[in-house]
Amino acid sequence: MEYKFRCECPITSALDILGDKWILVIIKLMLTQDKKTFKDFTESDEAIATNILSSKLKYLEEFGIITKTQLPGNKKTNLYLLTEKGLALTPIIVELSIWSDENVRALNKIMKESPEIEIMKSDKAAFVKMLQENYRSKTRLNK
Amino acid sequence: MEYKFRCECPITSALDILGDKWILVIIKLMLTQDKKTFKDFTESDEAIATNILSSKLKYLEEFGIITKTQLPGNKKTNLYLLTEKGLALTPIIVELSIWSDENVRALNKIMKESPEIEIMKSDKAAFVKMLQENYRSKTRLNK
DNA sequence: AATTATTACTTTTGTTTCGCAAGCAAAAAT
DNA sequence: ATTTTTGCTTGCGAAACAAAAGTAATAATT
Repeated sequence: MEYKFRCECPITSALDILGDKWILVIIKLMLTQDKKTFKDFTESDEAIATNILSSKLKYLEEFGIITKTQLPGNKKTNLYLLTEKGLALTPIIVELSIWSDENVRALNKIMKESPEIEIMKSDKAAFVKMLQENYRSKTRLNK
Repeated sequence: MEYKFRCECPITSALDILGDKWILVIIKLMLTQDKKTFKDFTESDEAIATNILSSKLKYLEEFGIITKTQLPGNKKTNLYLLTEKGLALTPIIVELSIWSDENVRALNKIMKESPEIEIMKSDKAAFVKMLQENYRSKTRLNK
C-alpha cells in the first residue's frame, strides 16, 4: 500500500496520520474507556457520526493502529483492539490530558475532574506504562 | 468569548482545539524551525494554503496559544510567537516525533533522519525543556 | 517623490469532508 | 417465524479545504 505524505518531516508525517481529531478520540476511547465495538463507540459521549466512525475505524486498521476481529461464535459483533503501534500512542494521549488540565479547563467550564492528574504529572512514564499494561491485560482476558 | 466543546472529557476537549493537523504543524514550525512570519510559514515544505494559514493563525491567537506582534519600525511584517500555553505543547510535539520515528518511517520512505531521536528518547523531559528554553531565548533576543 | 517589489492577506471557485437522518441486510435474540 | 440489534451505507446539504488569482498597504528601490 502506498501512502502519501505531505513532506519529509517526521512530525508532519505523524500528523498526516494522526492530525484528525476523531483518530485520537477513538484511540482515547479504546485506551481509557475500554470501548471495543462499533456500538460502544456510538454510545460514547462524543456522539461520533456512524459514517465518520466507520471510515475512521477502517483507516486506523489500514495503518495497523488497530485490529478488527470477531468474538468466537459471534459473526456480527466486531472487536476493535489497539495494536502495539496504537498503544505506542499512549504518551500522546497522556500529554493531551495534562495540557488540557492546565490550559483548557478555564475554557471548558463543564470539563470533568481528573483525579489521576497528579499521578500522571508526577511520573508520566509510569502512568503510560500502567495504562498500556492495563489495556493489554484486559484485551488478553477477552481472548 | 464562549467556546463550544464536544463533551466533558479533558482529552476530547484538548482535541477540539488541537485536533487539526495544521494547528500542530504550525506549532512545530514555530518551535523547531523558528518560523515566525506569515512568509516564513508559506515558504515551509508543508506548503500550507494562504487562506488556511491565515485562518489557523487567527484561531491560535484567539485561543492564546500564539501572539501576533510587529517589529518596531515595521508595520507590515507580523511576528507570530508561541505563548507559554503554546510552549506547553512541546511534550506533544516531542512524542509525535518519537512515535513517528518508530512507526511511520517504514511508511514514508522519504522521511528525513532525526539525529536527535536518541537524545529525545533517553531523556524526554530534558529534551522538552531544552527546546522550550531555546525557543524562549531566541524570541527574547528578537524583542 | 515616484515607482516597483514584497508581504499579508482576501476572494473566487471547485473539491472534499463532515455530519444528520434514514435506510439496509445480516445476524442475534425472542 | 418474527422481531430486534448491529454495523454499517447512502443521500444530501453544509462546512472546510485548497488552488489560484487578486488586492492593498507597506517597504524598498530608483
